[in-house]
Amino acid sequence: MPKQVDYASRRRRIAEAVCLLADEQGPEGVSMRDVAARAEVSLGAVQRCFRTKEEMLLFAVEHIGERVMERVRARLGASPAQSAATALGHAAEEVALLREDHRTEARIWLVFVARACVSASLAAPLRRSYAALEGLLVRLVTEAAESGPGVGSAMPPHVVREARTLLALTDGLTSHVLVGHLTTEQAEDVLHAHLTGLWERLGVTTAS
Amino acid sequence: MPKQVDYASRRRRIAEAVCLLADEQGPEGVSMRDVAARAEVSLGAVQRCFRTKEEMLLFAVEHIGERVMERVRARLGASPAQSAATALGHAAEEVALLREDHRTEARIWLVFVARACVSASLAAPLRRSYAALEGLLVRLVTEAAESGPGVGSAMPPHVVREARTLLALTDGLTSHVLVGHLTTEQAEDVLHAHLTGLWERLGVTTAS
DNA sequence: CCGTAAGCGATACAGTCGTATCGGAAAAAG
DNA sequence: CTTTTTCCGATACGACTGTATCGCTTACGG
Repeated sequence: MPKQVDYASRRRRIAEAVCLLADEQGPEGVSMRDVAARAEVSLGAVQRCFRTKEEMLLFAVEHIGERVMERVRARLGASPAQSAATALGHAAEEVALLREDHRTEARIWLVFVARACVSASLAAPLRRSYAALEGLLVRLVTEAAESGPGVGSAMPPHVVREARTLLALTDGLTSHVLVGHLTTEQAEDVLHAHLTGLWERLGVTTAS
Repeated sequence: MPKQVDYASRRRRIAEAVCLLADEQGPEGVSMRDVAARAEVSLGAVQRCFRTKEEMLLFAVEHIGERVMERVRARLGASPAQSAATALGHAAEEVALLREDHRTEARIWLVFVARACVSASLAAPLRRSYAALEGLLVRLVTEAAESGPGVGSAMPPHVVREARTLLALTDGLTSHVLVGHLTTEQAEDVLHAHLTGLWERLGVTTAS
C-alpha cells in the first residue's frame, strides 16, 4: 500500500481553516479553493476529505460546537471546588463569547446559525450543541440551587426555564456585541446583573 | 422628458423580493437575477435602482428594520390605554418574532445580522434598528415602573439594563426557535416567566 | 411634430463557484 | 526488482455570479 495519511487530523485542519475564513470573510467568503489555500493543502485534498461542500461545513460546525463545549468544561475544571454559583457564573461568561479572543468563535457560530435556518442538515449538529449547553447549564443551576439554604429547592421546571433564559440571553448578548449595538462591557454588565438576580431567586448565598 | 417612474415604490418592491429570497433560500440564494425575477422586473431595472448589490441589501435591511419597528408600534397603538406593564409584554412578544407569521422576518433578520458582522456598512442600519428598539423598551419599562407603587422608582441605569436584557433575551429566543432548539411554546414560556420576574422587580401590580 | 433624454430589457464579459476527471508520484507488498 | 494501490495536484467543465454596455422604445418639452 502506498502513502497513508491521517485523514482525521487533516479534516480537523480543514475545519479550522473553514472557521478562520468564515470569521474574516463572512459566509460568502468560504469557498473550497480559499479553504484549501488557508489550510495549506491542495483543492484535491479537500475534495478527498469531504465529498461535498455541505459535508465540509457540517464537519466544521460540529468541530466548533465541540470546541466551545470543551472550553466551557475546561473553565469549570480549572476552578474546581468553590461555590456552585461562581461555577455557573464562569460557565455563562464562557458561553457568551464576549471576550475579544473568543470573538472569532462567536462570529463563526453566528454564520452557521444563519445558514442552519435554511439548511436542515446544518441545523442538526447545531441543535445538538445547544442541547449539550442547555444540559450543562441545567446541571449547574441545579447544583447552585441545592447549595443554597434550600427552601425546598426550586422545582425542576423552573430550573430548566432559568437555564434556557440564560442560554438565550448569552446568545443574544453575543450577537449584539458582534453587530456593535453593545460594547463588551455593557454586555458583561447585563449578564452579571442577570446572574445576580438569578442567585437571589435561587436563594443562593454568594460571597462576591 | 420621457417616461417617469416611481423609484421609491420600486425600491420597496425589490426590497420585499430580497427578503422573500433571503428567507426561503438563505443568504447565498440572493442573487441579482433571482431578485429581479421575484420582483417581476428585469435585471436592468434592479441595476438602475441600486448601483450595486451591497446598496440593494443595505436598503433591504433598513426596510425590514422599519417594518418590525412599525409593527411593534402598531401593536402598542391597538391596545391603547390598559396598563403599561401589558404594553411592555405585548412589545416584547412582537420584538421576539416567535409566531409563525413572523418567522420570515426573523430569518431575514438573522441573515442580515450574520452578514453585518463582516460588512461594516450593513452593520450601521442594523445598529440603528437595535438602538430604536432599545429606546422603545426603555420608555416602556420606565412607564411600567412609574405606574407601580413607586418605591421611588428604579433608577435609570437599572431601567436601561432591564431593557437591554429583554432585547437580548428576545433575540436569543428567536434564533433558538429558528434553529429548532426550542419550540415556539417553550420560548414564549421563557419570555413570560422573565416578564413576570421583571414586573416583580419593578414593583408593578399586574392584573393578569 | 420632432428631437432629446430617460427608461427599457437583452446581451456581453470576466470572474468564481462546486465538482469531476486524470496522468503520474510514491510507497507498501510480492 | 516489479506490481499494485493509494494519494497527489493540476486541469477541465459548466453553471452562475455581479457588473457594464448598447440599441431600442417611449413620452414629454420645445
